[in-house]
Amino acid sequence: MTYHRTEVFDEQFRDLAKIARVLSHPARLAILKYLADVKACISGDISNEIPLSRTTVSQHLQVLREAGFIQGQIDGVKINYCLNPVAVNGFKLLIENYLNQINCDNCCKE
Amino acid sequence: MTYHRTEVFDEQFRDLAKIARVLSHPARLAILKYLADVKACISGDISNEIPLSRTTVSQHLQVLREAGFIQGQIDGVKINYCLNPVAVNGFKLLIENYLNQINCDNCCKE
DNA sequence: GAATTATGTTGCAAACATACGACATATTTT
DNA sequence: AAAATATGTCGTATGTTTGCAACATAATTC
Repeated sequence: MTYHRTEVFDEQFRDLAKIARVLSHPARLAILKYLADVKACISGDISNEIPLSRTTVSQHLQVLREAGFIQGQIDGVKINYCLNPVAVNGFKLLIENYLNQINCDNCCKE
Repeated sequence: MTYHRTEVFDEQFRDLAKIARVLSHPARLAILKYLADVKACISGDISNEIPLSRTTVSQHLQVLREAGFIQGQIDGVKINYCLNPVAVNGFKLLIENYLNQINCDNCCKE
């Protein structure tokens, strides 16, 4: 009996599931929205915008960073975080491509 | 110290996080795709299409059902599952609305 | 009405996610 | 070089998800 057997699924579904997992916490959605709103790439006192401890925010940033959603540039003691435009646009395409396949206008008409 | 404090976030982020959570497993993405492909609403031997045990598939169906993605109509012993067009289209709008806000073409140009 | 078929539910073990205090590191200021 | 500032990592407690066998339920067939 093995657990979490994601390897048995198509790559399309595995990749998209990973993206969805990253987006499945309100804190991470809020962080992405915040970074998109402040045009300038501002430092990690994102913690002040998010009602969680700095440690927890830092961990959410790590998840976003490892998935490629954001990038951080060191500037002295500070780190300027910002969205990764290329990655984000790629993810958006993947998501939209999948959602276009989930078209159910011709199904289940009662 | 409390855990999983999702209540501190905006409703937009909480709702979208829930949808993303449902979509964060390849089995559920595969099930939705399968239901979208077979135009006719076919019964729950979706298990044969998914390389997991019937029990596990049944639980993934439950997650999709409780979230509103799919609906099942009893037909004798069988249950005809199909996408819920209204709910799915609503979810798609929520997702697209959020993604449109995550626009980073003017940020982080090095 | 007993056997078969289709399906959901329960209980459990393993894995993973979440939250945060305490500690570590590295830069800047005094 | 000590203090202050910005940040990451570790350890730990708790909660959630995943996968499946075993059991339960309900309709159909024999």
